[in-house]
Amino acid sequence: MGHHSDSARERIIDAAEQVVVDLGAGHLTFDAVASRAGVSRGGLLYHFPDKEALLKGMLDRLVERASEGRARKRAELPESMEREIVAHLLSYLEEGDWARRAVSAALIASGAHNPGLLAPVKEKYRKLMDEVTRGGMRLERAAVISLAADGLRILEVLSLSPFEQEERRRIVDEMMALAREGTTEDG
Amino acid sequence: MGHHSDSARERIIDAAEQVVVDLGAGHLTFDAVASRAGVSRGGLLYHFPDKEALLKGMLDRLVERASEGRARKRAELPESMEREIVAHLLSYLEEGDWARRAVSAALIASGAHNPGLLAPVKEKYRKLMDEVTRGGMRLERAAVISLAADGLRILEVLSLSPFEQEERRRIVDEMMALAREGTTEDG
DNA sequence: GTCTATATCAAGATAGAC
DNA sequence: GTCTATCTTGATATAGAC
Repeated sequence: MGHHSDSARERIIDAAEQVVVDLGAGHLTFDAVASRAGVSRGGLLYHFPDKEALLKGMLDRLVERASEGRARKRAELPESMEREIVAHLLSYLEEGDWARRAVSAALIASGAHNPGLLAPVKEKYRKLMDEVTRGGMRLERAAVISLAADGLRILEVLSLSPFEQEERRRIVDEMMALAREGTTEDG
Repeated sequence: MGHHSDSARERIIDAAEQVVVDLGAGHLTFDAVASRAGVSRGGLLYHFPDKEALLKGMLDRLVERASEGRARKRAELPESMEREIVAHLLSYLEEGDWARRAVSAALIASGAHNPGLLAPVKEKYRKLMDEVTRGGMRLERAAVISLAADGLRILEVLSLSPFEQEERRRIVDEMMALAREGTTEDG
């Protein structure tokens, strides 16, 4: 937040992401992070007193960037009732972006061990539903589409998706179609 | 498979599930499992030489039981084109069943650390899609519904679902409606 | 704000007796 | 097939110097 040590924090989080991408979620250790960030373990622990703090730092930045990505997509889209959820789908399911995926996997894994770490995400999710339904889409429809996007992303993050590129394209198109349909028909 | 030590294996897997339910995925240790199973660490290690083997045992049983649960639901349903996916939704999203959820969380977490552990699930998923589309449903539609179920389940497993009971009911109903619609209309 | 050094601890894995 | 005992490792966390 404009604090003078933000850049050190950022560098450390960059390094942590790098570690996760290169070595996997299971090798996210202070040692590995510190050496990549160009600081010692002690230096690292000044900024992030324990591992939970580091994970929280990673999560916060991920969430923040997700918001930014969505806002960017929204700005590119014409006004429509389904604009918000389409923007979400486009940014959330964007291909490439391997770093963010690996980091997601690491955070999901940590979340299973560390209940409470992911808690803020629950609140974010509720807000997403609010924004998406504001355009007139029924909650049920918005939820199904959004949950499908989550399912796809998590499967991909865990390398479990059985869908080929072309199938995936069609599946994402189906989500978009359901979004459009969900704002015009009434249930 | 009918081997005389199956019961010991089963007891150990029961114990492992218990540990995950009671203490959380992060406390799934040989010590905790052994003591609950009423064997020593050595005894446990005879059946499961390392942790990966234990996790694989847990996963295999979970997958097997999921198949059985789906078959049971299918048998209760009348013939229809969407029978397979409805059976899947009913058994997969069944409420209660906390043990299976906690175990899922543990396995997801382990999967992020241990690539390859969850690999068999990918194959299972492809087979599910085959069975579900055999009734005449388009792959895109089947995938969206199924992915939404995965998304919901994973959110719940990680305690991230923002939906109240009533909302959840309506969301699951929406999935069912999309399943019926997906077998009658053509896209 | 960053460093070195070290304490502490728990877990996975091994060896070999019974 | 099951046990005890032990080894090894690697990670978190602390204390205190610079």
